Amino acid sequence: MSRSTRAPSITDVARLAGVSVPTVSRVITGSVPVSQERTDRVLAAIRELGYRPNGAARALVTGRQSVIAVLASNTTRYGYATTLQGIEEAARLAGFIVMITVIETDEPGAVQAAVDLALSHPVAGVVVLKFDPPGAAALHRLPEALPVVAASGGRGDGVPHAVLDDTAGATAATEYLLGLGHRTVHYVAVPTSGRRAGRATGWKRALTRAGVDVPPVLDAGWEPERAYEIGRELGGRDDVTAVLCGNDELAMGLMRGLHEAGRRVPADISVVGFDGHPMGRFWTPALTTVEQDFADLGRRSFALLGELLGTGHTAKTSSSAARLVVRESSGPPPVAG
Amino acid sequence: MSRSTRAPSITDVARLAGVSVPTVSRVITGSVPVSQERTDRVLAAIRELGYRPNGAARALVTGRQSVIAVLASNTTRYGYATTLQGIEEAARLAGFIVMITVIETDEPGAVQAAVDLALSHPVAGVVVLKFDPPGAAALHRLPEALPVVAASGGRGDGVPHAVLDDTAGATAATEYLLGLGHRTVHYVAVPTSGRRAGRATGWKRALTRAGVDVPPVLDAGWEPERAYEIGRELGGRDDVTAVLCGNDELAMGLMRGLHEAGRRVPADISVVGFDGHPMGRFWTPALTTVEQDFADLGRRSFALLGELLGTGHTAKTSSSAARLVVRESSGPPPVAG
DNA sequence: TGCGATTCTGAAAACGTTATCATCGGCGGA
DNA sequence: TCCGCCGATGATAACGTTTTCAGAATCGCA
Repeated sequence: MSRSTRAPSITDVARLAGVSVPTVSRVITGSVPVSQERTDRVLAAIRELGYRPNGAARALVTGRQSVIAVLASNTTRYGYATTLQGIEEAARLAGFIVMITVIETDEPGAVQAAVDLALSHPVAGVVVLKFDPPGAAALHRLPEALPVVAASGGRGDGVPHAVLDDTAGATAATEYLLGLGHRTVHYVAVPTSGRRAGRATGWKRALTRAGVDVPPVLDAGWEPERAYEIGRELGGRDDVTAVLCGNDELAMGLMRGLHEAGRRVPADISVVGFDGHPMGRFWTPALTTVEQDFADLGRRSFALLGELLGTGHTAKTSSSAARLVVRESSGPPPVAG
Repeated sequence: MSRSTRAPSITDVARLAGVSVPTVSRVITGSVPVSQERTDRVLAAIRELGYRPNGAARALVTGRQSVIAVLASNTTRYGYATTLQGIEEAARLAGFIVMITVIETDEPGAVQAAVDLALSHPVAGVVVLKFDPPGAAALHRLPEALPVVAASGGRGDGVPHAVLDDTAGATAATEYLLGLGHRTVHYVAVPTSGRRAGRATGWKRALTRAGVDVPPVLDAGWEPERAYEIGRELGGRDDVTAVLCGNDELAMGLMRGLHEAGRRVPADISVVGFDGHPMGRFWTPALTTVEQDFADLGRRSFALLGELLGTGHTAKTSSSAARLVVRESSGPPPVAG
């Protein structure tokens, strides 16, 4: 049982069981029937040796890969983590395994390095989380020949996309706030993957439709800290009574900033988040938000990829709607101007 | 450029560049110097063909694997996701890639299936997130010969562990609350990986040291929803003035429950969480918590594994302390009994 | 100028598995 | 009884790399 001996190979099993190498292979894969007697001997030998097939060798000869790479700029933020979870679940059920590589920035060298690292391993296909610039950059550096799908809030490019229709969700949320009597709605933005910024687009559309001026977008990046600062700043102004946030974490930071600036939510200012973070309902005030099913997005992404791998082509997109969930953080504007 | 043609191999590159196969290999790996002229031709051919080395073949011949498997029961909860992030980061920097497999329950069949799926691929080693029963179960089903390390809140078994010393953290938090004047501290528990329940142990220790009776543990599983119910229930009792929670999400749920039961935090009841969830400081009231560096736990786990892979042995454990962060959710008990 | 050392190169072997093909035995039908 | 077929089996050939190993060319030095 010394650590230095190499792992047992199929040859060792065959020798111990007194059969040929292909027979062992047949027992393992079940591709061709093998007599009961030999099957038993082979299984016993496998157990005795603790044999485990060498995946590299198997992958080499079959040419079939069963790992898919996921490229993402982050794995901990709610939307990212949950999408990843959905992908992993669907992949595992289909007998695939997911490899995860994070792409920290959209700086070309870093993107290329991450892509190279991921693709230095034999993968059947790739899912890229195209929520932001690093994701979009990665998408452009993937070789043509590779089966690729993107999971994102927006669509575009040539690859199949699984999308979340956040545009309609943002429109609904904005219209909801306007309907409450707010004169306008401000928007605190998350990063986007390019020209297509679904949430901002939906928000603008609702304002434009209502004939309301579109206030400048407040950029917060991904950092709740930054949203907190924006909240403190907004708290000092009396022209803002409703704020839509690019995600729920930002909404949290914003609400804290407003709180510290002495403004009450929703009495003074309404806040609506985005994503449907599971903690949102426990916050005080409970967060009104636009719920999105990220786990489903992940599952659909994998489904698209699976179809691509199987048939060589697939639907261009798969879309699902977001849904406004009204809780406590939103309400009519204060009566006094 | 038809989709059906197989990917270019090193042979195609060699032919196009007019050199031998090993020379191409040498250019790629840089193992042995190759003349400038041939190097250029090879690189040009690689670019033209879009050649990418076949990882399976490479792994087969070198015997060196560069993927590590991570086994976890969840990838979205704060501690899990952040540990995973740390592992991925450290692995990527070392040229490794991580494969993630989730083990949904500790039911033997499911555990075995997940382990088999993960190990059906060539991996250099395994990191298991042993925060809970599924993790502990997976650890026991891994073959002896495989390099394995566990990342967990507690240590034990034969494999190297990277641990977070939550016992001391729980003791500190409990002592802090007692020091504030609370007669006792209640504990809302998360699941544990076995006999060793660091947080509960630390909490009990502090109570015992102070000569205080240990109230029954309130089990909440992982669900904030359950903690919310416990909060509503606790809100109806006047003998509880301080509650320590197994994690921050539970603390959130609990606070909401207390809020709905008409109790104020911290005026009526103090709440202390665990983990240092990044949102905690934005909650109202901002959450007092025991901060743990999960990303570092992940990095240390990989460091242990890397050492194990390199030298064949490694330190038994690597530990890091938790740190109490006092914010707004805790304070002295109400003056009236 | 000759000879050993050094540098680069290609032929061939090896890695562990599955796929292909031929062989062998037994069985049913004529 | 013989022929053809089918099912089980093993020998052999892939798969795409890297690693020997040996040969050729160049270089340095006496």
